[in-house]
Amino acid sequence: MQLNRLVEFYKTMGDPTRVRIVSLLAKGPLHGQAIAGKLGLTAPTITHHLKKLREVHLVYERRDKNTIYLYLNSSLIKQQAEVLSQLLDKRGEELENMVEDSLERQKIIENFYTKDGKLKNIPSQRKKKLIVFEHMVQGLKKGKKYEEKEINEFIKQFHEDYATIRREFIINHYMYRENGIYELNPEEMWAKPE
Amino acid sequence: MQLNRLVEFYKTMGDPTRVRIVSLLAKGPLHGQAIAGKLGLTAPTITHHLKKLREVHLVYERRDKNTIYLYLNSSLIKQQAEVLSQLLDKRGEELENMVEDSLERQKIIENFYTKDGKLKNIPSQRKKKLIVFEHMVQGLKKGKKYEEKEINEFIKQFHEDYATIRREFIINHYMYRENGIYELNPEEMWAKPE
DNA sequence: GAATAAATTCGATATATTTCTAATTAGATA
DNA sequence: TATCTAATTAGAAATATATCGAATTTATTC
Repeated sequence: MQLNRLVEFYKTMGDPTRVRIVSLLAKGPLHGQAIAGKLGLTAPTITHHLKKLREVHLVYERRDKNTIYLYLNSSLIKQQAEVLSQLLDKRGEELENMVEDSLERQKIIENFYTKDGKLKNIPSQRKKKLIVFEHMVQGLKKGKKYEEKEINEFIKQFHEDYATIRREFIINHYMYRENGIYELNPEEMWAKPE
Repeated sequence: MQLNRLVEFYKTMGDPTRVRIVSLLAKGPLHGQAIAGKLGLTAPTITHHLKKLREVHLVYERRDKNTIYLYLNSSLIKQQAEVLSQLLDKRGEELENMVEDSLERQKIIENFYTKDGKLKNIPSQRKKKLIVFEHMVQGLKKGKKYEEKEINEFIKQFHEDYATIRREFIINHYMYRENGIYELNPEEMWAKPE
């Protein structure tokens, strides 16, 4: 478990509109317009909140014709409840470690990326390398299918050696390739630093 | 359980600095300066965060000479974990009710207070009355001892009939009086609407 | 490929939040 | 009472967030 995940989860739940959305979805899937209607808000506002809810995996979606149905990921809530309840065991050592990990991670990212987001060089140390790639891969969209050319372009934003990095994306299971089409893997499959 | 409580708890935990403070306090009590030192932040910043942590009762304090030691209220964390884990039982009915309560509450407060925060009149319905008082009492400080005159002044900001309201404060256990000195009760003691 | 329906992005605005420095307050003690 | 220390408040700057209307994109269907 990473600190950021924890903090982002709480930040996401720390908004009344989003809790209302969760509350609606707890009764069953709905599409954006329906949510907007029930809450008396506009579609863009709902999109904004859904984006955050998706980012922390509190909701997922399934498309049917033109309509995207949102589903609540209730198991994540249960899981977070578990994390919270165990957070302070062993006098908060767990939490302390999470904080330290997070600071280390942040430092690595600051070291290897320039202020305008370029990758200075590819770390040789596995752990650092993975952290750096994880960071880069944030910019890709889940579920979207990419042409190889698109991936190259994407990587070139960060570093000229797109071929090496593209290969690393596959090796470390950030993405998979089929018939020359690339797609992001679910995070559970990614190689983990330590 | 109130929705606001829940949302405020998450909003509070949804900040890395505050999680770091919690993490420090999990290992034992500390005073403000020590926290500031360990986190590399200034005292006012710590005050700011402690204020929020106190608001949701995540920390409490004990004074020793000039130094205020902060303690983590770990049982609140356990309790919130429990709430979270049960939130979606019965298909989210619980959550739905919390949302509805909260909206009702909000409406009552909007109805009985003017935009600049004056109380239009004292509701006769018990439930509404208590909600209105709870709202007013937010402005008082926990642990602070008030002269009767101070309480009167405080209430007069909202409504001219300070005598009635002051009496209600006592009747409904928002405050207690000893030798003409008033002090806020812990929230657990307050009369509850419904 | 044109038309449709839903969702998203863009840009603007209003409000909140985090953090700081400087000034002030609160409480303890000499 | 004067003085010390720790904590808080006030005020400012930088950043983030929630919300909207208008414009655009996406996927479906005819």
